[in-house]
Amino acid sequence: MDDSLSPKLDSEVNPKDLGKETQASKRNKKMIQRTVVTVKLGTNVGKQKNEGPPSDFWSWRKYGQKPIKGSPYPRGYYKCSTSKGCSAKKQVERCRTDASVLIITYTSSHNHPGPDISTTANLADQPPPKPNQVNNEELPALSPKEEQQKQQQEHEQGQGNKKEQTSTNNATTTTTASEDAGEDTFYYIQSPISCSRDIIMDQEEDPFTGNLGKTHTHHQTLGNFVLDEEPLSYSQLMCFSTPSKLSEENDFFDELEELPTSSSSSFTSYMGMRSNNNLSEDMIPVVPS
DNA sequence: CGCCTTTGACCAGCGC
DNA sequence: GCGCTGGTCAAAGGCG
Repeated sequence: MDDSLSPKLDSEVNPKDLGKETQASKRNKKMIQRTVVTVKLGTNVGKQKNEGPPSDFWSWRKYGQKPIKGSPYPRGYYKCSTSKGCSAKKQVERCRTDASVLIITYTSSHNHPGPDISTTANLADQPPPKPNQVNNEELPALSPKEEQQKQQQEHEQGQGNKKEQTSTNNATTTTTASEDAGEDTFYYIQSPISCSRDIIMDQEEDPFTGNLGKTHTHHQTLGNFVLDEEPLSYSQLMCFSTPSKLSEENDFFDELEELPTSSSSSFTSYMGMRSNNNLSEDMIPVVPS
């Protein structure tokens, strides 16, 4: 399966290296465009994952998970399974400093047409074709030890969140990624500065070395892209989740402390929609020097 | 039956 | 040159 994918990527680089896909791919990683997205997750996130909302128009298949040094949370590696030849990948990890923040790094772009926006729009009302896929957590499960840490972490900051958890639905209204993180909804963080600065910088450091020496650059891009434009996404995202159940599952996930895939997925969908419309991911993608 | 998740192992790049 | 870390692959198991 993957074989078909790897070669594709490599083919762009060097057919000869097919045997050394890993190598080529690794090199590519630095060359290919990477889109780093930080998503602020509310507690409600967890429920979403369980609910199995349309994570995004594309289906992702997890092909690996690795603990990241310096981060209590592992990183999950996903490949686009919507199309066999699609080389789109994404990495999902939690902000080491804020468990409620998801850091999604998109690598490569889909080489196939995603679902029509119109379809997507409907998705808001209707569940996606493959809800089951969404079920899977994009977020790597935490080991018992990690969970404990996380629990402690969330416990501290979650105190405020938990209170608001009940108001999960309200998320739709909030568009700003400010300190409102307490909300149940997920927010798009304009810039890593919020909390995942280190992480983001880390990821972008490479690609942005020349272009994005400053976080604010990224901020602008994401800011415009995510925050200023399309509050629509929020409503859509919200639509994905079922409010009624949210409150119930809230507790459930709260205890689990797991990371919701849906949230990230939702975000992804958002991106996809945009690309479908006029704004392509190209806007966000990090283009290495 | 097919697809996806999980987990361990392997490989390559990078830093010291 | 060695060790560490990150990323990917492959096999096994589970679920819808």
